[in-house]
Amino acid sequence: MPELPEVETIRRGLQPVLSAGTVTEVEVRHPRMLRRQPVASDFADRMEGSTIGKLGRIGKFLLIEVGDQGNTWVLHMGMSGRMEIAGHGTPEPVHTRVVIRTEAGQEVRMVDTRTFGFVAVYTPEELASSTIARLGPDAWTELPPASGSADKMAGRRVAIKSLLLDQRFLAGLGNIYADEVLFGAGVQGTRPAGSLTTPEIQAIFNTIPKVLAEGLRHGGTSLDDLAYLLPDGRAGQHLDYLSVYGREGKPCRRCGSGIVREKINGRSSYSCVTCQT
DNA sequence: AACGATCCCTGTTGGC
DNA sequence: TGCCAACAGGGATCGT
Repeated sequence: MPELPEVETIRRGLQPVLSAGTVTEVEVRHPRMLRRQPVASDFADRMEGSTIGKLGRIGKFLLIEVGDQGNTWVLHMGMSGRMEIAGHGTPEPVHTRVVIRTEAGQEVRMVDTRTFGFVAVYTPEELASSTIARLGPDAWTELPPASGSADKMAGRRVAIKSLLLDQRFLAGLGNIYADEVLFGAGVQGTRPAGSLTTPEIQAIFNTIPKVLAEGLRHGGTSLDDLAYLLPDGRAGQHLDYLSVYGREGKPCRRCGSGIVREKINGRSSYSCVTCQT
């Protein structure tokens, strides 16, 4: 499921194809993909004929400048979304939901089996009133110091893992990388956020950039179902390097004891009960 | 305000 | 073998 390293990998892959290009035609094959567009028909109107500017990202949201009205093309991959770059008219994967054609003869396809992803073009006003405006700092480019975050954690009873997944607290971590961060920091995800010591909070914030950098270095994590692929069709290689996620019963890479799986607020969570306290 | 539960979706998996 | 419930989960929304 695309998290920060996967979305950043997608951003980097799309950049050379989209940046400075002009959109000639868009096709939306599944209306659910436009459920966040204030007026669904506005999507094509705002995209077609527009020139693409910079490709940005906050957390798991791709934010792309489009047109000369200050509009933002928003893409979210949900849990099964991916982007594919191809030539016009080449065979499409099943579950192709949105197609963006450019003047240069390339097209970008959003493929999303479960349709948890979405696309939209927001005006500056719509963006300002959207959830994107309420996202926390980006975990990769705007990671705050541990001290300030410790203040926000004081008194909180929520499980630290749930807080790490809260995009208003910190934008970009998902279920895989939250587990990896907690393992790296030696903290159990079930711990109430307010119970963490200063060194534990420091360890978490020291670990976040390391975990994200490794994920990025490997082009992200493609699970066995290959729901996520790079825009050029390759699989991300980070699965082989995960410490805990998806490794139930396998030996901890650090101490050898079995990785345990449990639910935290409905999310599958993996940890080493020896290395994490 | 904080926090947990529920829902959306479909391909895969496991149990009987 | 065949069927079907359970499962996967990011984010919106609702209830407590």
